[in-house]
Amino acid sequence: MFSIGALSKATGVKVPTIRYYEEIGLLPPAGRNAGNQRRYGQEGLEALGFIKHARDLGFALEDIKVLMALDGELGEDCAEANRIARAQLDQVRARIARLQQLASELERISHLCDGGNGGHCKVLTALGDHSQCAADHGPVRRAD
Amino acid sequence: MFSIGALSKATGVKVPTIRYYEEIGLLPPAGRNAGNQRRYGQEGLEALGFIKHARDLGFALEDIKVLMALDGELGEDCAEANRIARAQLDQVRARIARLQQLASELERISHLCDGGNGGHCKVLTALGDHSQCAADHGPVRRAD
DNA sequence: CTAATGGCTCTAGTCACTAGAGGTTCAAGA
DNA sequence: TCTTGAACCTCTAGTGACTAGAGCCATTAG
Repeated sequence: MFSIGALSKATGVKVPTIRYYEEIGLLPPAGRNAGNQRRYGQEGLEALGFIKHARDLGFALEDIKVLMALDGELGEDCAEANRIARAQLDQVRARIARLQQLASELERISHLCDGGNGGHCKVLTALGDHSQCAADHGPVRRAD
Repeated sequence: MFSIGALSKATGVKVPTIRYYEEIGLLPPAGRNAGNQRRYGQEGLEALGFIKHARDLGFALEDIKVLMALDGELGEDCAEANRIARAQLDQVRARIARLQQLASELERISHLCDGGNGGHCKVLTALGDHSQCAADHGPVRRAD
């Protein structure tokens, strides 16, 4: 039996995040000991490990919920799991393509700096002026 | 003079987003007409264009605030703009590297599907089991 | 027995918006 | 001039996936 802290250490998922997963119904409500503290068994460890790995692979919690509801025995379920994985792969590839355009644009811009020796900062100008861009880059958001 | 809707069309930034930018102090409060509606001039158009382009390049609103406060004339300001741009480039490159590892992992996983003909779904197993991964992929989050 | 550590719930904050309610103003056609 | 419908206004709340903090209770090592 694991406490929530032990489970956290074993999986690398932070304690408040585990409670959050329970709150949103991604993990089943944990059993409690006499002092109302959560206790987990092997199946709790496995469920959280599954979530952790899927999150690391970039799956949304909603997708993970669907994946966890599949029992993996039936052909249909396997096809569904595969469909979700492929959709995720497509998204990742699209993100890579976008980010590569961004990187080259940012490289171009940051090479414009001449140390500010006279005249207006070219970096700021380039940041303000999309028409200078070599390629069309779409919007991009957020981290990792 | 532009209405907020005209400005939105001209820049591709949605109307509620423009109001949001004003609310958080990224855009100066717009002038109003007799009926209390926002009116923008050329400088409003340029400011929002700058924000839009910088957002498209993945800069955080906080970074954009800093960039907009630089006047671009002094050597120091230019160096600061360049520093922010380079930091952004580093982040983008790191994200690309991570996503490339993810993509290859997801490719491996989605090739495991045999259509579910007998046995347990290998895709689900692979998603649950990090130890099967060829490379160590860190956590990744969110879109674009 | 005591002190430190770990756990509990609850609320609120993060980022960058987005959606909706409920009301006001503008612009174009009749 | 009147009317209609689009565009505008403010305000509140919701999104995803957590994170932080307050204030309290439980467990455990010495």
